[in-house]
Amino acid sequence: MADRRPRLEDVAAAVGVSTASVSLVLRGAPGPSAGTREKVLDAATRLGYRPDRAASLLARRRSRLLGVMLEVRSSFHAELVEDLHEVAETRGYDLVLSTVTRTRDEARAVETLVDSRCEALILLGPDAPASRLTALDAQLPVVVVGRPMPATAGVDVVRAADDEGTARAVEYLAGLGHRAIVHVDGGPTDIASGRVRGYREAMGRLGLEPRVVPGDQTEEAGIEAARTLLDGELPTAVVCFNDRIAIGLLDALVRAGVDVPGRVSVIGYDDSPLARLAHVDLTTVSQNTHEMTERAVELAVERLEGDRTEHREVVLPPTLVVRGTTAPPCER
Amino acid sequence: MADRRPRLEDVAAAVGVSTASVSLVLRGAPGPSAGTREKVLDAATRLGYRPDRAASLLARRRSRLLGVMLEVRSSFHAELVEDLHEVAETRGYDLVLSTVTRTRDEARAVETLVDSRCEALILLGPDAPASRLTALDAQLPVVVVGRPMPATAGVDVVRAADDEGTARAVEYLAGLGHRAIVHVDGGPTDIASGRVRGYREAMGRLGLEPRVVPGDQTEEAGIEAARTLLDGELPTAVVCFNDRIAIGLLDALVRAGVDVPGRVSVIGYDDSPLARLAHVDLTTVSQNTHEMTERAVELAVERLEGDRTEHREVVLPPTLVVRGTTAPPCER
DNA sequence: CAGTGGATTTAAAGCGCTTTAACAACGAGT
DNA sequence: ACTCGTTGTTAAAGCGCTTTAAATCCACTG
Repeated sequence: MADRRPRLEDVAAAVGVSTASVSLVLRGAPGPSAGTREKVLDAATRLGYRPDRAASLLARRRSRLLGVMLEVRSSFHAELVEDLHEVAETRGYDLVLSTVTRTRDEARAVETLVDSRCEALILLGPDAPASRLTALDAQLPVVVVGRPMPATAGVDVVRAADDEGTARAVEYLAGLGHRAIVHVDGGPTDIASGRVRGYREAMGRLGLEPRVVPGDQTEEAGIEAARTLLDGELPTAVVCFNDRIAIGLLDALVRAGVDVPGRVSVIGYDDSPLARLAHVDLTTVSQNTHEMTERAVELAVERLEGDRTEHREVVLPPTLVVRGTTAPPCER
Repeated sequence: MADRRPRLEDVAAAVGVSTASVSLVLRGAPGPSAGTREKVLDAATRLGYRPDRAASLLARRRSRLLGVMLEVRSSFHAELVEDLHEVAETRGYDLVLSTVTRTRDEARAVETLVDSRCEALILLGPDAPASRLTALDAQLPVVVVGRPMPATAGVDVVRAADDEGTARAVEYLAGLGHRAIVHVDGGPTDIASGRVRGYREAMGRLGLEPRVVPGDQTEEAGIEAARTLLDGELPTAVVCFNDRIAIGLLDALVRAGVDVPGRVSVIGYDDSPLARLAHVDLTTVSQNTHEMTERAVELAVERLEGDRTEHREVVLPPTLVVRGTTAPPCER
């Protein structure tokens, strides 16, 4: 095992300057002359010097750390984290990841982040009651991503316009000529109710008869919904609460010999990796993760560096991603 | 925003003892009397004291931190991380997560971990050349998870016995009465070649004629394989390199009107969330992630706390998870 | 040649915690 | 009464870096 990592002092000694100069050079701070810079940089690489994060974090005024709470199992969160890294970097911030798992609850995940000197938190789909988040926000800026929050919560929020997503789906289908368009619900959550609302409103605007089939957020709900639909008059199109439902539905329809999109068109929601699978090729609604992360970081940075103090909710319009499960209705 | 986090000093002052005592109490170290303990604990909660990780990390002799490098998009890694948290905790270690993304390569991810004072690294499916890992291991204990490494690499390895996995699958199918069992390959990787080997050996032992269909690791390869198989004499069973291939294959077969498992049995590999979907219900080979994480942490801890210095490779037997895509071959 | 001002460099004071040697207090033992 | 061993407590020295005020240097000025 290595003897000991070289410290700032070792580099300083090697060059014959003070640790202050080395620190300045290494961080690219103004001050040191070109000559010193070169010598220091040279010695640093020669010795294989790497700054100690703990020490620098402790000494630094600002940590420039953003804490991200996520559910490591969620592919949606994974996507967000990828983008967050990119966006944070351009702003000069670093990320600290803390995941919620079976044995590690949100409180724990958040604590770790706060204790790690994060300056602001970005919480991906938190479950905590609004009051807890409000309290947390008194300590440091909190940005909630992907979950609607009551305006009184007083935290920043970035989320997709759920109603618009289903509305776009309905409009697109109507544009293709569909009239019998069913919605499979996602159960009693804020998000699901937003999507149902968007569906109903769009149907209303188009003068179409809405029909909502109950469901939860799983593939089984999709299978169940298929059963229900096959039992009666089959609609020509189905807009699902999410991709998982759509996948279940799709599968059940195919097994029942129903041609998709020939006989029935299906639209999912989330643009999950599942939807992109070659053989699924699901038309779906994308939440535009990249812009979400951009705005989330922006909100955090504004509160950190700017003077904004009132809280803000950013609602992004979702995008319809047309793939292979939609087509004009068949002629009868 | 909060005035300032209370420090150890504040708690000490509130109780009227030294910061040393408070530190001792808070870490449950022996020394302080029951009376002091109580008073300190009381004041700490009253003030809402939370230790500063950076400071404690800096002062502490040992960080008791394990660095985990992962690909945040990988559901397999996600599963491992969940378990790692659990296992590490029982050993008294904490995890630091660092992910590889489009814009953040392995070197970068590892650097962050090392700079964060991690005592050992657990690398999930690293791509780096063995030589780089060997070099890293000279600095701190490195455990590679899920990737075979040349014995000379000198790092600890925990991986599944890939050949055994496919062998178990073949044996199970043969036990059901299948004789025409095909394998869909995963391309030119160490892992895939292990699986092919296991398949061939098992077929040989059973006196069956092996047939390997080329492929890569995607659903499309599965679809392609289905096409190939449908073109000729359909086998009664297919063992796929992974679940994704199996899913693609499954889908193509169903669309072609082939009954699974009535006409053809299909086995995947990985026991990914995909395989567990209700409508897929794929028989597959599980890598036993829980034991993998257990052994990975164990290896790291052994080298950290024990005296082991030679390097070790732990090869775990995979388990066949029988679900709904396998059945005895149909009578002709 | 002292004086001035800008460019560099550095001493030194932390950051908030851990750790260890030393100290205090108090019965017990002789 | 005096030494010892216990038990509890704390002073003080860091951990490795950042930051700022102050020192140093040097080329010019007048």
